Amino acid sequence: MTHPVGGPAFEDLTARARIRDAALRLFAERGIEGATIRDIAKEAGVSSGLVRHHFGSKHALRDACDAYMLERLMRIKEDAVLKGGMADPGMLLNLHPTVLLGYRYFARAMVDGSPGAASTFDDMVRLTQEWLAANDKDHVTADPQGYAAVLVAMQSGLLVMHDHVSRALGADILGPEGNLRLIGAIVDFYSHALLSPELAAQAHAALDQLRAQQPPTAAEPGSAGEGAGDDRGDSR
Amino acid sequence: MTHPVGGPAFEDLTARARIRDAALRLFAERGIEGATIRDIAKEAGVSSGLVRHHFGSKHALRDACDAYMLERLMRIKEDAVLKGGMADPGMLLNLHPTVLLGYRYFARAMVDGSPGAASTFDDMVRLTQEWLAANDKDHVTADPQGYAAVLVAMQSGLLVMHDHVSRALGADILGPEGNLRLIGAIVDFYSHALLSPELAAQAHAALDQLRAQQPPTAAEPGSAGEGAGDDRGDSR
DNA sequence: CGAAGGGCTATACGGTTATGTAATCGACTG
DNA sequence: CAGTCGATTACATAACCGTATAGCCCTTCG
Repeated sequence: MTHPVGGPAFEDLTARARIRDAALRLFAERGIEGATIRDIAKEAGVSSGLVRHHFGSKHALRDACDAYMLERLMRIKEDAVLKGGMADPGMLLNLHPTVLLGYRYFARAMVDGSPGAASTFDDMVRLTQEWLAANDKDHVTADPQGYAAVLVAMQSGLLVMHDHVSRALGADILGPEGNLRLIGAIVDFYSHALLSPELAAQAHAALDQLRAQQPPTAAEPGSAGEGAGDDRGDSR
Repeated sequence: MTHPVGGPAFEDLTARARIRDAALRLFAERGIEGATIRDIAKEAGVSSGLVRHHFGSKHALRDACDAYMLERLMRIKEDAVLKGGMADPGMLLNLHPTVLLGYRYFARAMVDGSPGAASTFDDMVRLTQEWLAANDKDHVTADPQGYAAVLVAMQSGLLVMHDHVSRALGADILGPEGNLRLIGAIVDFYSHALLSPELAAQAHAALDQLRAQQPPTAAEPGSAGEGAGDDRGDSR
């Protein structure tokens, strides 16, 4: 049993809240398949039957976690999202345990089939489109929806990859030192274009050509003589 | 049992290859916890004992999948990575089933504790740093490692979020129509800076100040009077 | 021919899982 | 006081899991 998610002391929480918090932690760490009801119950200091009593089923527990964490994060994030869209690098600079757990939880939930994570993604794409509509004076894109989806996916994806990034930087990006460094790198990344306008124009022209043709053929590169030895004669 | 990953017909593959291919598909779709040996065996048209015979254990099977798919993708991608680093948007434009499955597989593996995926990430960060060293004439960053980690994480993270992006765009981004559209959006994204130099300078100044101070305090925003009602009096 | 080895199946084993259920306890109300 | 309700535990159930194993069949080689 570990420390609570900010707020009241562990002993002061209802069993229901302790279960939910334990679930948030373990779902974030192991995903919904890897986290078991028994482990969640143990971490909450209750029996597994009580998990069932309060939440009914594992998926319902996950849905309750989605809803709870969404509501908490929305309260914190609402202003930032409405004001800056997803482009605001400062929005990551919040190291409160609840927020950090929320990041971890939703990062994992994004790939675990969570309905709450999916709807969060869709909401953020929509909000980013709205932000673009209000702010895109330079006409950076002819496809605001696609652009918004890419922006949201990359920003979310960065969090999903947090373990790897932390390893690469040698510090937890969801901790003080690593987070400052991460934000510095994000600022550099967002403040420079990676492609010149000329290359971009060429790429768009090529894409337009491809659209006018058949879709790219599915020939496997280097497929001549490849694979047969690997897939047929492979012996143990 | 579905079609093979390009190459020979299903019946022409050894059982070992069929098992490996089935594992790649199911691991990509469900993760290592969600995909069972029995389902993999069934999809490969063999008994579960044969999976054990050929691969020993589930984790060894996953390691074999890592190694196989890495080798296959490296062969395809080696030139592209060495030439353009991770900045080349055209590198996604490859719709061969093996490559697409590799994207799906590694996207999932990135969050499933796969050693192969982790080392792939680290390799790509290193390669991107080398590319920066050779190409960064504009001095876009004082922290090449951080920048490279962010760039790789965002690009990889975009793939990890492929289900969500596909839903937002209304087409599979790992299919012909969605992929073209995705690349168009990526081109737009990479060809424009999202932050002005002024804002970036301000952000860096603020980050330097924060580094000189204590790390950000962990006060919860809006914590006054919050949480007690939720966590104590919550009744079912 | 027999022996060896590889491919393969069917089944067993021990453990774990989510879900279901009966019983107990304490607090509250009429 | 008895009854009700909510919180909680302990245990049961059916299904599933990864791993282990014995045995059969076929091919190759000496």
